[in-house]
Amino acid sequence: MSRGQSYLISLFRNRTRQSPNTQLRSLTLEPRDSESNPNEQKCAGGGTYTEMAKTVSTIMRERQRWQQTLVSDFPSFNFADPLFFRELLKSQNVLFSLWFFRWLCSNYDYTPDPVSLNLLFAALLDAKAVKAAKRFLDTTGFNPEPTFLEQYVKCLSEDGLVEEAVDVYNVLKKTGISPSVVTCNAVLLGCLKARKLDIFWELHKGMMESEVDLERNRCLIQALCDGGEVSEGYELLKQGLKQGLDPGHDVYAKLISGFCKIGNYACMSEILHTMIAWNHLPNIYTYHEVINGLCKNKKQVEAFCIFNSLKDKGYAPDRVVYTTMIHGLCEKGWLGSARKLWFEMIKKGMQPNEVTYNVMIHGHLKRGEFVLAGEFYSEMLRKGYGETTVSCNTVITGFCSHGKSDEAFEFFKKMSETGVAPDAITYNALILGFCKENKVEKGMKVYKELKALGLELSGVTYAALMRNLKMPDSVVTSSNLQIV
DNA sequence: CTAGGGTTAG
Repeated sequence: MSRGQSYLISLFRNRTRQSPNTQLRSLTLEPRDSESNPNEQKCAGGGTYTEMAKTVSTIMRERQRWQQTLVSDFPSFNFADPLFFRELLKSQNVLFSLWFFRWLCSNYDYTPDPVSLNLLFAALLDAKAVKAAKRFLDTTGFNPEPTFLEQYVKCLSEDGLVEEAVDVYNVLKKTGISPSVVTCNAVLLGCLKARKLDIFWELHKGMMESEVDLERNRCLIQALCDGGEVSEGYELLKQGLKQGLDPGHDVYAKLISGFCKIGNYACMSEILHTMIAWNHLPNIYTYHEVINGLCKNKKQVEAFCIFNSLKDKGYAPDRVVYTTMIHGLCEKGWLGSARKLWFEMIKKGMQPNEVTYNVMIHGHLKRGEFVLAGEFYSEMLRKGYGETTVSCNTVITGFCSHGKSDEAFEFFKKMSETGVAPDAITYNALILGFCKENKVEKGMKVYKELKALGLELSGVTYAALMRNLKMPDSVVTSSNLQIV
């Protein structure tokens, strides 16, 4: 159980015994029916409650020792009058009223009446002062009206205090009150934002009887996406759309992003079209995700089509989108198109950064274009982008994949001079590179360094190293070197 | 506060 437990237990215990408060009902539910409008009622001092409330709030704002002022200026006024407190609540910031309330509690033989308690609590919630509302409940120990508890659940959820929200929600249910759709959806949304999917589905189980409205539909789809059940989410989207429930841009975007991750191009594209049909233009982030997803699934042609169409549609692909597209083209070995984009982005005023440079260097090294790669590398340094583990790994793997493990090793040695830290990728690449050239001893030397640093061999490198060691003319054997 | 996205091994 979480915090606030004692309050909740007492709430649960007392709720059924409490008789409905008719006075409160008249104040909160039918204020206009009231024959005696408190605004016009005369209070003991002669003025109206409204005037008195204005006076008091001014004193509270302007006088440091307002308590003394009130007592001496209005010796006969009953500050504990609930009707006065109600007016005071309207006339100033709720936190001032809370201060006033605390003063009442500490200076008078004052037992707060349920009306004032409920109204103050509700005002705190209206002001989104959830923490203060929570403290208020804990210190007064009173049992708010269900309406306000529901509002409390909503505020707690919106404030990320999901556990508390769920506790109060469950108390409401146990006392026989079925929270409104709005409250239910608010808790569900709170769970989503707090990434508490287990609680989400637990709650949802208890809400199954209620109708799925737009907000519920949105929550469910997002929960399914977050839990990796994108296809199920898509089904819900389609069902909802049939009933005219359009979940809005972000939910489509989330589904697209989910399908990108699992490489389902068909669904991703369907949703892209659907959202446009429903008048939600995907933003550049969504398009970027689509382009990236397509490239990762080797659909560079489709990705490039979308990339090019973006410009016609008035989108401005930024540096990240360019970098992704350039990377996709490089992966296919289409260096010409990649370089065209490189210059295009510069022409548009976007400077390639260390990632863009790295993508380009990698692309060229992959094709064995060492000279061009070197030019990009030195230009990168000239532009002030320092060498990183990633950029060094790119060069090392580039050399190694073209039978230049000795050059890779020379480059590797320079890393310690420049202070760039090697990582598991660095070592694995070098070892694999040496293995491919049957340079077992060099491979073993690097292997020992990897081990000494507490890094691990990857499966592929391990296999390659073992193969090398078992070769008939190998000068070392696995038995005396304890690999694994 | 009004999100988030891109690079390195095999």
